[in-house]
Amino acid sequence: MDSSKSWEHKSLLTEIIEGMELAKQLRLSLSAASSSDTRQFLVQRILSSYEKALLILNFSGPAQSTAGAIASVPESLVSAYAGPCFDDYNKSPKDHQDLTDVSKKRKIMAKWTDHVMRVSSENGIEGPHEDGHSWRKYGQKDILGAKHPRSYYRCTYRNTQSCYATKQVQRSDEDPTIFEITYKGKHTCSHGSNSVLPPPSPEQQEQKRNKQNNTSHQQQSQVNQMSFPTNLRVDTKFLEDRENMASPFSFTSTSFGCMMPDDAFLSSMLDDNNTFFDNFNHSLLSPAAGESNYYLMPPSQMRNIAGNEQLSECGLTEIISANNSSTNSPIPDMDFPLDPVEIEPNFPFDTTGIFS
DNA sequence: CGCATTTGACCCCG
DNA sequence: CGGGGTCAAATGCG
Repeated sequence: MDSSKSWEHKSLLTEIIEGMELAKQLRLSLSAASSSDTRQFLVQRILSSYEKALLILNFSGPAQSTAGAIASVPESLVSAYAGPCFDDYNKSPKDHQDLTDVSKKRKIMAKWTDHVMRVSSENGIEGPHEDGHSWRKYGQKDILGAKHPRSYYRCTYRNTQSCYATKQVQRSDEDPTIFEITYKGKHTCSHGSNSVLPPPSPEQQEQKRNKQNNTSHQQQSQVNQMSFPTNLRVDTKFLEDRENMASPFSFTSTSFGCMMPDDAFLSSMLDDNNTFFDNFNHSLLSPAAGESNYYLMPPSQMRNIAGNEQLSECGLTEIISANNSSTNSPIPDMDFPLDPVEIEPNFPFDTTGIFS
């Protein structure tokens, strides 16, 4: 399918651009007296970016060399993760009796791809994160060592459309304004970006509950989305399964969103294990993400990018609020409280060129 | 009344 | 055995 080829191209472009931007940042960081951690982090991200570009290049070709290249990437920072993907579903339930009381058993959910992003909200106002999908909370857990409980969400249309996307939301320990959102799986439902904005995301509501006074001061700034906030605090982590990376990229755009569950499944797997979509998940950066300050890329625009219908479908646009207020330093100290392990950034940064 | 959230119990895995 | 993820009854809300 040539559309997928087009994706590869765009993704490649994105990765390269990203690498460039990161390199610039590193340069900045070098001239400023920033911590070596920061630099290392940047280096890591640059490496990751190119690594992904390599992956993309090899996507339709032999994947071995790519794997080798990745293996050669020094740090453990690179996520060399091969998730328990397909076989989690295929593996025969070792005890059939489980099938009978499946209800109680924990579903053997494949841990497709994790896509972790940390979303910070200014002063803890509102949840800045709206990904264009509606989520339904199905659980909450106190996590050992974490101050705040973790919330579990799944796609509202899980049953109706076999959309197995889930996400976890957890408030950061040190900085309660930061939310760590872990996505698992991709949406196969068709309720994403076609429509307007969905109802407020659950975590947003949660935040509202927690602090429901300051909803007033959110300046509707007309987002200069493309300006790169140096102190943006968004980390993304991709856990890619290289095997799946090498697998054929075969779903059709037309069947997307209305395919049979199995197909949806497969396609979501494939989808999850490459970064194509994520590359188009453009992070729109809102300096002051107020409650209603969500900026979605119009589907049409998304389609332009991808040259494919599917994009609009999956074009969940991730809106990230810059953490301008909480990290006031002009120098990107980066402030990555995250353990740098396994962080695979995906910063679409300035992709203006692609859009225009 | 239907849908979403809450919350304690349940289950799996390390 | 404990932690993390999920289920599902109870509850809340529009």
